[in-house]
Amino acid sequence: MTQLYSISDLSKEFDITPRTIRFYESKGLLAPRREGQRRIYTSSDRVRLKLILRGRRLGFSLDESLEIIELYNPDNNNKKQLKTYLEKIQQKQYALAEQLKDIKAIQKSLKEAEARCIDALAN
Amino acid sequence: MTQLYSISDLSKEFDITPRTIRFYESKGLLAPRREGQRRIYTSSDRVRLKLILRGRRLGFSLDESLEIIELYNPDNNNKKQLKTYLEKIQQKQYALAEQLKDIKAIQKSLKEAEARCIDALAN
DNA sequence: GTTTACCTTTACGTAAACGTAAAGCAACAT
DNA sequence: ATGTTGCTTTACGTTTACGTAAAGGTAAAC
Repeated sequence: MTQLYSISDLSKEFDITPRTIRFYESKGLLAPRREGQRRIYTSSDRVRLKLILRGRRLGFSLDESLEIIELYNPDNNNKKQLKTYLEKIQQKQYALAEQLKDIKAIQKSLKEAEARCIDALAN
Repeated sequence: MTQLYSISDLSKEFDITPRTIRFYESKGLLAPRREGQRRIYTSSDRVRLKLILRGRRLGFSLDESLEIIELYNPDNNNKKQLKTYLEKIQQKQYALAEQLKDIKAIQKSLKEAEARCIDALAN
């Protein structure tokens, strides 16, 4: 009894157009089943879409998002590949740490600007 | 004795092309002095460029970056404007907090994937 | 004095991420 | 049977953020 979704279900839930979802499919980021012509999305597809949109919010390209998503499920069989995966994972972790620094720097500047604003308003 | 920079100074320092810097100028993000034809950048221009690139790393559009940069120096004279600025600053702070959540979520997933990788490699 | 280096403008080209219009199938509602 | 709703494909259009030639100015270097 796993949940299934139509394209408009998902487009409404995530406030994107069906076009966007189809575009992601055309780029290999999604691969829903078909029932006749219609696309049928599983809850696993839905999670994938969620992850893609999270990447989008962070300024990742679709390729980057795809790469990251694929890092979540390493193929535990191939030891050689596993090492490569591990390196990629750690590279991404480093990049994310940098991004975190950037955000915190902006937050700091905004806090200072906020304080100056409040101060000027109180005089 | 304040530092001055040529366009190639800055392009080398930040590893971007002169074209990129000129493009930012054409979009109103930079406004260097001229010495004849040549562009002369002050250290304040340099900081602005740094901020633009930080925004770029975070997936901000140039318009967004410009908006944020302008939030750093509120005009303390106009009380009415100050209130608007304050609201904008707080909106950005909220958005950044959300972005931070996104990053931490990815970090968590990557940590788990990393652990599974290490585990599989150790068996 | 002309190469060389560095800068300039103008302008067309391009990749990514969709938007949008056209034309049509398929099922259900009237 | 026919409109409405919701989906489909195809394909050209658009915005953002630059890339990339083309053609030339200027000034130091040889």
